[in-house]
Amino acid sequence: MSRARTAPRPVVAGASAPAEREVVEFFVHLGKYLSLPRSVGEIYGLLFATGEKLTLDDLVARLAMSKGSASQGLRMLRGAGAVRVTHLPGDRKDYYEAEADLPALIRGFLRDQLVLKLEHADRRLDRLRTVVDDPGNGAPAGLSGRVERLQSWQNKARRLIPLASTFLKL
Amino acid sequence: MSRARTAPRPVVAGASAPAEREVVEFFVHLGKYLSLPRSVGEIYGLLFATGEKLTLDDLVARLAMSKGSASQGLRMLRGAGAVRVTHLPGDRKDYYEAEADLPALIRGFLRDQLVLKLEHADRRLDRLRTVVDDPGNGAPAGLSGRVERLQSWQNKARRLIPLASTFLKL
DNA sequence: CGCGGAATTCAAGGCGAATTGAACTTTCTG
DNA sequence: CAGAAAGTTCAATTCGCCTTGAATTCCGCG
Repeated sequence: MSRARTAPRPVVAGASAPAEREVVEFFVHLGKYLSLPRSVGEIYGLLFATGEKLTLDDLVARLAMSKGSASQGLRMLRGAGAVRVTHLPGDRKDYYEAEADLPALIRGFLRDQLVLKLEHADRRLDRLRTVVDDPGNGAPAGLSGRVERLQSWQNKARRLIPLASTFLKL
Repeated sequence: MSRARTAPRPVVAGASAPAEREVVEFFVHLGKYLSLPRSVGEIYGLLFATGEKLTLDDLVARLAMSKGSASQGLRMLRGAGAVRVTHLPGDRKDYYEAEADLPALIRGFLRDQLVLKLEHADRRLDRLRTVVDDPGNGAPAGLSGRVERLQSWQNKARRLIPLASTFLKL
């Protein structure tokens, strides 16, 4: 019982409005497809749902997660440009709000994740060709050709990226 | 030490030619990006590397994995069209070979996985709108509009799929 | 039918990634 | 400069997915 306050202090994650909870879950699922940890989806979801600037402690309270998770999740979101930090005049808390320009967010993600992975795949493919083309490694007949085709498809995929970027920009 | 046999019975995964092992590892990594279990990458990798028709028991022996894993991995690969089953005349074992037409494979993956996920996302978004637009659910002001934008972006993403398909087809 | 080899199923266990929470660092304030 | 408030770090724990292997089902054949 104790004190009467304006907001009914949510004890459990999303004990707030159903709409809020729903949005949070939506982003959790979306994040799962990108293999992001649940906490990250929750944080972004809550920021997106409320549209307000919230502090780390707000997130901890309203999502019922640990400070550690919130801190790490926010770092990831900052890194991805999905979230903006602001400050209030006489207050040293960090205030976070969702970056509302989703296309920019998606482009950032594509750039950072996909291109990075393609570069990595490049190196692996080169290495693979070296090993396969070395006669001492017992590559079955025809394998060399198949690996080459692999490479040509990978190049096609790479050419697709900028195309996708511009398309999503609109 | 028992019996002398033609092939030196690999005790450990990929105890065969280095080239083979390398190809297997390559597909394991590739699979990781698509968050497929390691076993799936291994199976497809070995089939791709050898270019032969192999039975479940071959896979179990040469990759040192359990029958259960092999069975489930093969099911997944069959479902994705990444692998073809054939039969030999007087033999009731299933013989598997890698689907060599990678573009088809990629298209299949896009169709099965991505479209499926988009449909799922569709349903989720519809649900989300319903909840958010219900006045009883305490949606903050402006949320409805943000959710709408979410939907428009999702539509753009969907329009990107066929484009990607044709592009990869060449 | 019933036998036997081939494949699938699924409960239990293993393993790696995510989360927690307490210790720590930093920075402001009186 | 002491104290507190904000945030970060990281070792220990938890949790969920993947694998295992034994039991079960499936199927063709005598």
